[in-house]
Amino acid sequence: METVDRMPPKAFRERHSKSAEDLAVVQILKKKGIRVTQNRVELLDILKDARHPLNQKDIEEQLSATPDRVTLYRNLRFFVDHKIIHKIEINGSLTSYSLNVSYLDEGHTAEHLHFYCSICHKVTCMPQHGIKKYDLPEGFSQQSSKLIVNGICNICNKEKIKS
Amino acid sequence: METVDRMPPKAFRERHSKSAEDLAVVQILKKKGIRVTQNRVELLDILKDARHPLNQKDIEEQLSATPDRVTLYRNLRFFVDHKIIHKIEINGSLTSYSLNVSYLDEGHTAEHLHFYCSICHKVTCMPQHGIKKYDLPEGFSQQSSKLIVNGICNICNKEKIKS
DNA sequence: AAATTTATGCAACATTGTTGCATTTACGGA
DNA sequence: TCCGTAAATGCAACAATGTTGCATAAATTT
Repeated sequence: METVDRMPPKAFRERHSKSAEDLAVVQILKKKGIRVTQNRVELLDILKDARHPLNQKDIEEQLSATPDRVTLYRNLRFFVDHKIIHKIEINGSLTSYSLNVSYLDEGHTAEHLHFYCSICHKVTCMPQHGIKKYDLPEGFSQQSSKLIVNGICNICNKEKIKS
Repeated sequence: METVDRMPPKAFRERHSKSAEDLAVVQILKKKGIRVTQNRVELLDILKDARHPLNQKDIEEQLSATPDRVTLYRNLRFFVDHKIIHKIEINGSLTSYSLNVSYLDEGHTAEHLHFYCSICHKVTCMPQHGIKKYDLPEGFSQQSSKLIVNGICNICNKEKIKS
């Protein structure tokens, strides 16, 4: 039997009932009637502490023990469905996820501009730019929208000036 | 040897020097110094006559003889690089292509809103809604943008009223 | 018509994501 | 605290979309 680099179930049970660190995340799950599992707590913790939306690879790198890819995808989709995180599809092969700011109450995070840096490939949420209703041609109705601005972020622009 | 449902090379050579139908498309290619091949002419003809951007499947369905998937992808990318068509990535698994309105001169088609119908899955270009420069935080610079509005198109809304 | 350059087809591979099914875990109640 | 049940996980396999290397075929140049 291999040694798994992860807490055993019993220790985990103690942890998520005692540690203050994860309390917020555990509360979100319990409040929504979602089962509290190691994978989910770890995943939400990572997203909670992230300053930028993360993609599947970013998340895997931060996990103490990588669960099956399938499980990760399933939990990401699950959280999106439960409005705890939101999904940002930048292009065909880059999908990021971010904790909803309003996860504590039931409200959805309003749609907003996402900035994608073509140098560091980081995504930045810009909620100050909400997405409006557009005046569409007769007969078209707007349900949801996506606005992605591609460019160079503040940090990468600073780097460029230096060199 | 199998019978291929496509014109043989010689007939093709005659065709693209005599037929008026494809002339415009052949002119675009020649003007840009791009080799005129059956695959390319057929592909551009399909995109030229399309009322909506088409995805790879749409295109394959309309081709008289489906070329290798690789060739299709290569030619699509090639045309995008040469600014003859533009690419619209709606989500992770739906990429469409559309002939640029301004393909006859060198100008690029300005960035514009794309509408995606969640019922019929058709994409509609809405050049009347150009994409502006956004007022981004200090240090961020905008290079390109993408605005996708998801909803129900005029035709599908009409269908809904009927039923 | 031959030489040269480019496009194509084929096989193989990469990435992202999904499905079915057996096993394990979480959690409410005895 | 243990037990039963429903849900989560891991594994294997598959699907969709797109890419790369290389040999062959076709398009242009001379």
